[in-house]
Amino acid sequence: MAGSFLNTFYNKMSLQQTISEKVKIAVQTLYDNVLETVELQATRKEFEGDITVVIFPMLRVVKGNPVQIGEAIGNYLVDHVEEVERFNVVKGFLNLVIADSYYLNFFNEIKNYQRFGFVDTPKDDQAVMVEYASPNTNKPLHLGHIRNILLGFSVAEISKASGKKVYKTQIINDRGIHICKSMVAWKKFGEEATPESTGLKGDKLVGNYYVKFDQVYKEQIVALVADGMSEEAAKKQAPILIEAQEMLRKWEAGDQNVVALWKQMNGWVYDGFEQTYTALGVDFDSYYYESNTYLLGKDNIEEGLSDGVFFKKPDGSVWCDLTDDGLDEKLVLRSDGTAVYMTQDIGTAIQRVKDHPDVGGMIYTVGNEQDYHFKVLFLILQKLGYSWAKNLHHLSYGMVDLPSGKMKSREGTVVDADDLIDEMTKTAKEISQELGKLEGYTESEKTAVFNKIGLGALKYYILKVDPKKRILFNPEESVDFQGNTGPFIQYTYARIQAILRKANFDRSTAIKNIKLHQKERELIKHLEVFPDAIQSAASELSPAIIANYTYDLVKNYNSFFQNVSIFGADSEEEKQFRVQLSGFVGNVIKLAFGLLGIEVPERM
RNA sequence: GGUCGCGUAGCUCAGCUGGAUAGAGCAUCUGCCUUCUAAGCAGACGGUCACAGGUUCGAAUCCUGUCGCGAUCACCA
Repeated sequence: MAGSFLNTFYNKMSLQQTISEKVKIAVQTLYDNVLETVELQATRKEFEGDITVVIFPMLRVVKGNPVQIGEAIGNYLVDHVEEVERFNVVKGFLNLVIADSYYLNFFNEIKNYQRFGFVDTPKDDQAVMVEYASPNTNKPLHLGHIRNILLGFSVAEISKASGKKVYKTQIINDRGIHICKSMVAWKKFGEEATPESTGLKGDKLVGNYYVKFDQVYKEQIVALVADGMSEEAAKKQAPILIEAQEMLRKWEAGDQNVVALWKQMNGWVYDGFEQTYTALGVDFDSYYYESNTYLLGKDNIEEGLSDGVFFKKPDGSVWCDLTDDGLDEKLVLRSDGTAVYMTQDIGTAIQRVKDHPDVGGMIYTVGNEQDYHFKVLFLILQKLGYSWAKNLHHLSYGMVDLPSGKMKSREGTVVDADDLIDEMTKTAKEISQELGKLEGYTESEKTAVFNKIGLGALKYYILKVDPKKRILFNPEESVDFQGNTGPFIQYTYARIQAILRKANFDRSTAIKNIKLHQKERELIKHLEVFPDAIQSAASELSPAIIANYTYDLVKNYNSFFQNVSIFGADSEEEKQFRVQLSGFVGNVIKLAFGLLGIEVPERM
């Protein structure tokens, strides 16, 4: 199935290849010169034609007037390539008009593929592991996490569609001073509060005590300074901080009470996170916990040391010399023999491949403030000689900023993930009810639609921008429902479904003998490149490519929809064809949005 | 200061390995709901592609420098 699809796909591609070859032959026979490459591009819409041959680059080899050369090659192509119907030459551009029959045949082939553009049988047996989300367990998820989660999930789906086996994973930062702070505050001020007793989501509950800790900590600092202590000393000696540090020591020593509390509170957080993941429609194949991995890596450092990858300084600390690669020396083990962040990441990467022997590469979804860290990590893993180390990618993304600047949890300026999702759904509901197109739906069906639209707006808004760019998020007005938005695209899908419901006839017959409307040709041309969009999104780790592709497709379709009558077509065949084309566009919208993790409603 | 990223319309963003007159949406204005869902369509207005050089038939795109914004440069994670 997938194999036959690929053949179809590449047969399609061969029209461009055929033209390239024939242009070379034309130059050979007409001018007795050898052309290395032929530059083709899509014809701009203000000119007649479908494929354009750029003549300028040939002038290096062929002397003469570009227009005359274009005319000559054009005539040759009309005579020698069946699909080329006619041509025109504008300056150095040879515009070729491709026959309707080519587009009709192409459409008749692709419409049979439910998963058009997807490579369902992996191209190789190497899997790729995609890490995303990776939260701390001391506070709820916020807008920054949402960008991370949506990007990671989407890139995982895109990789799958491009023909890779994918494992989705995350590393949960469940240990360290931050969670101890929440634990201390809960013990002192929590009065045995639980998610059940308070009705709060577990992550919210724990997050509240993290905030509480910080409040008390600050108060204590102020008090100490008032007593004459320097601020610097006060920050280190505030009693509540000492308590948290003491708790961390106990945790590391395996103190039963502390570990029990830690497990309980982390359990609450995981339940809360899970609810948010479900709401966002994302999932994971495996989970790594830092409490299990934070001691990994030391053995690998030892090995690297004996292999000469690392070196030891007189004080006993271990380093990696990356100066030959234009970077600095990097510490991989402290002088007291304990691990640093890098140690752990080296160990975890190696552990993951042990756990999943088919993994041949990894994608880390982490903010761009860690660009340097990952550059170093990947380089070290390569030096350690792991075959998969050359296939490591940092899916680096820009921060999400608010009009007021950076999100700061301490100042309460974070945009909470759950609140945001609720807000989006609420807005979708308001707009929907105003338009009143969901009559006949039950309340729960309506709620499901509002959810799809609200989330669609949010997800599309975040995914449509290039990952590496910063996003400025204005909670009041950022996420729109008109224009280049998720709901706009969902709306087009819903309208297409209405057409399909109305056209309850057999739509499988091949249409061969109609004249194509210009809008129809444009649509088919656009559909042609969907498989390319998937491949390019996969190789560039950019869901934005899929989002922008889909938007263009929908713009094209809407223009068609508004200007070409579907049921009022001149002939039965045309009507059939237009319904089929609409249906296929709907199918591609659904597939593309699936790659972004966005659902499409049947009605809205 | 070193390194990395970004800078395109009033705002938010596209623009593929260099190609024709730089494209969308929002906002503002003009038309189009008795006909397949108007969350739509058609159109108007809006640009020194940060700036200056360079490469060439041709640069928003590639190179160098300058400026602006952000990140990073811990025996923190």
